[in-house]
Amino acid sequence: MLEKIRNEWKLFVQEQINEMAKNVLGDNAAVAELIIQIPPKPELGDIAFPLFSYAKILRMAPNKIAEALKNKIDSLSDKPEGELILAGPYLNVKIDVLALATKLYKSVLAEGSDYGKSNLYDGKKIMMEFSCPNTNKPLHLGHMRNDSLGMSVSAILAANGAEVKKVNLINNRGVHICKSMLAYQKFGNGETPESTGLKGDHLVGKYYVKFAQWEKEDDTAVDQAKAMLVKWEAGDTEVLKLWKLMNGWTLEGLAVSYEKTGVSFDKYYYESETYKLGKDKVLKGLDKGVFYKEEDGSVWIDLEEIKLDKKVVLRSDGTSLYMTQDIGTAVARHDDFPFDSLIYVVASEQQYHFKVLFYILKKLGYKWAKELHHLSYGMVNLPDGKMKSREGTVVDADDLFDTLASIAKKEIQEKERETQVDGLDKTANAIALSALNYYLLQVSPTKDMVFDPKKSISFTGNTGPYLQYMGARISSMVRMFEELKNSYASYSFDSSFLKEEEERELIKMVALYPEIVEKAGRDLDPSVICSYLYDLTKLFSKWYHDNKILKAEDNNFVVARMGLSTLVLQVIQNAFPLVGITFLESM
RNA sequence: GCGCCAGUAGCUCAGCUGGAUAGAGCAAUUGCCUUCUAAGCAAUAGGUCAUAGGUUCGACUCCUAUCUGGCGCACCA
Repeated sequence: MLEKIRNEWKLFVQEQINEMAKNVLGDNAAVAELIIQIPPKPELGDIAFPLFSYAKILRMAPNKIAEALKNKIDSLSDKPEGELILAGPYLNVKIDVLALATKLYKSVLAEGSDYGKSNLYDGKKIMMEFSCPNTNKPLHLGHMRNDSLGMSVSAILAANGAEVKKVNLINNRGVHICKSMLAYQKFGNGETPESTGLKGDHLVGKYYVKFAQWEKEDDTAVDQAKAMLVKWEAGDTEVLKLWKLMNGWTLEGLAVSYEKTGVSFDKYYYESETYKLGKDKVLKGLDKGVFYKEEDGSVWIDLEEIKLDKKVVLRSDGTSLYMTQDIGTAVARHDDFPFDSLIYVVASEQQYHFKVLFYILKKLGYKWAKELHHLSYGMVNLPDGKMKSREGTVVDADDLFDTLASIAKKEIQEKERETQVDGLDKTANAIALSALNYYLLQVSPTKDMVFDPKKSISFTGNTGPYLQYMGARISSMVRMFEELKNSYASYSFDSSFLKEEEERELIKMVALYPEIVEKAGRDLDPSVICSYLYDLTKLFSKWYHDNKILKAEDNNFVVARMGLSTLVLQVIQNAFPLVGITFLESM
C-alpha cells in the first residue's frame, strides 16, 4: 500500500520535472529518473525526492527547483493525496496516514495470516537443499546456521508464492564415516545408545573423536579406514551390518535434534544411494564433447571459459567423485520434482565447487541450470577463533539448545510466570529456539559471524525473546480487550484518534511489511525480516510505554489504539514463522 | 602465487539501487515498577566508517592500489 502511494507520487513529480525540463531545453530533453527516499526524521514527511541531479539540466539550484515544483504542484487540482513539504534541496511528501490506516485496518483484518504474502514467485517450484549432515558425528553450531537459514528461506519463499520442496542429503558414506566405524569396532566393546544412555549421534561422534586420537598413535589407522571403505563398496556383509547399525544410531539422534529445533524436510536423499548417479551423465557428456579423457582414463572438464582451471569429474578407475555425484543428484532431483530453481544452502567454503557444478550442468544442456543458486553463508566462529572438532572447541547443537532452554526455564520461574505460561518446558524450549534462530539469522547470510556462547544466552535487547515478549504483551492486551468487548460495542475503529507521532510511524511500518517480505524473498535474506521485526517491536514498545492503550481516557482512543495493536500483532504473527520464532500468547 | 569475501563504537551487528547530523544491541554510568507482564522504557557516554588516492554537486556505499583477516584453488567431501 505504501509502495503504491510512493509510486503514484514518483510518477506525478517526475511528470512535472519533465515538463519543466521541456520548457528549458525543448522537446527531447533527457531527464534523469527521480529517486525516492525516506526522510531521516518524521517531521520531514514520509517520502523524499532529492533534486540535486536536475540542477544542471534546469540551470537552477536544487532548493529553487524544489520551490518551483511545490508551487507548480500546489496549483494543480488533480494530484495524489498528501501534502508537500520543502526541505532544502529535497521535495518531500507527507502522506495521509490516517486514510492509510483506515484502508490498512480493513485489509489486514480481512487477509489475516495472508497479510504480507506476495506473488513474487507465484507458480514457481523451488527446491531447497540444506543441512546435509555427516553420519559420523552430532550436529554443531555450524549446522545450526545452515538449518536456520534453510528453514527460514524456505518459509520466506513460500510466503512469496513459491511451492517449496525442502530436501536433505545425508552424507552417510566415505572414509570419514568408516573412521568412526573402525574406531567403534576396535574400542567400542559393543556399546549401544541404550547401554550408555548416550544419544545415538553422540555415541557415534565419540568414536569419531576416538579415531582422531588413535590416528596419532598408529599410522596405519587411515589406511585401515580406507580398506574398510573398499570393503563397504564391495558390499562386505560385516561392514555393511556395522554401517547400518551405526548410521541408524546417528539418524535417530539427528531426528531428535531436528524435532527439537523445528527442522523438517519433505524428502531425504542418501549419498549411499546417489553417489553413483552422476557417472552416466558424465559419460554421455563425454560423447557430446563436454568433457575429455586423459590417457589414464580419468575424465576432465576444461574451465577456461569461466577463467578457471581444469577439473576432474571421473576418477581414472572409473569411480565417482563429489562433483560426479552432485551432477547426478541434481538431474535426479529435477526428475523427482521439476523445479524452476534449486537453492543449495552450503557454507561459503564451497563456492568454487558450485561455480563449477553449475557450469557443468549448463554445458550438459540442462536448461534449468541457470536457475541453480548457491546460498553461500559465512563461517560461524567463536570469540577465540575457529571451531575445531579435533581440538574439542565445537559447540554441540544439543548442548547449546539444552543450556538455553534451562536458562529460559529459570527465567520463567524467577519471574513467577509458571502459571501464566502454556507449559513450562514447552515455553522454555520455544524461547530457547527463538533466541537461537534469531541470533543466527539477524546477521547477513554471506558474512562470517562470531558466536559468543556467553553472550548468546542473553534474552534482553535485540533478541528473539524480546520479540516474543512484545508479541505476548500485545496478546495479553487483546485478551483483556476481548473480555471487555461489550463496553466498546458502540465504538468502531476510527483512525482519526491515532495522532501520536509513534502511531503514524507504526501505521507506516505495518504498511511496509509486504515490501519487506518481498525484499527478503528476492535477496534470500532472513536478516531483512529480523531487522524489520526489531524496529517494529521497539517502536511499539516505546509507544505503549508512553501511552495508555486499554486504559486510555476515552473509549474512542481505546478502540483505535487496540485496532492498531491488533495490526501490529498480526504482522508479528505472520513474520515470526519466517525467521524461526515461535509466537507465544504468554511468557 | 591466483581467485572469492570481509574490515563501521570496547564487543556483536544494521546502514536500501551513491544523498539530509553514520544507527541498534551488549558492556559502562544514571533515572523509571501500589497503574495494560521491568524478558521493558528513557537518558549520558562511546566513531579519522582499515589506509591512501580517484570518480561525483555529494562516497560507509562506486573504481584503483595498499594493509589486515577469512575461505578456496585435491583422481577429499
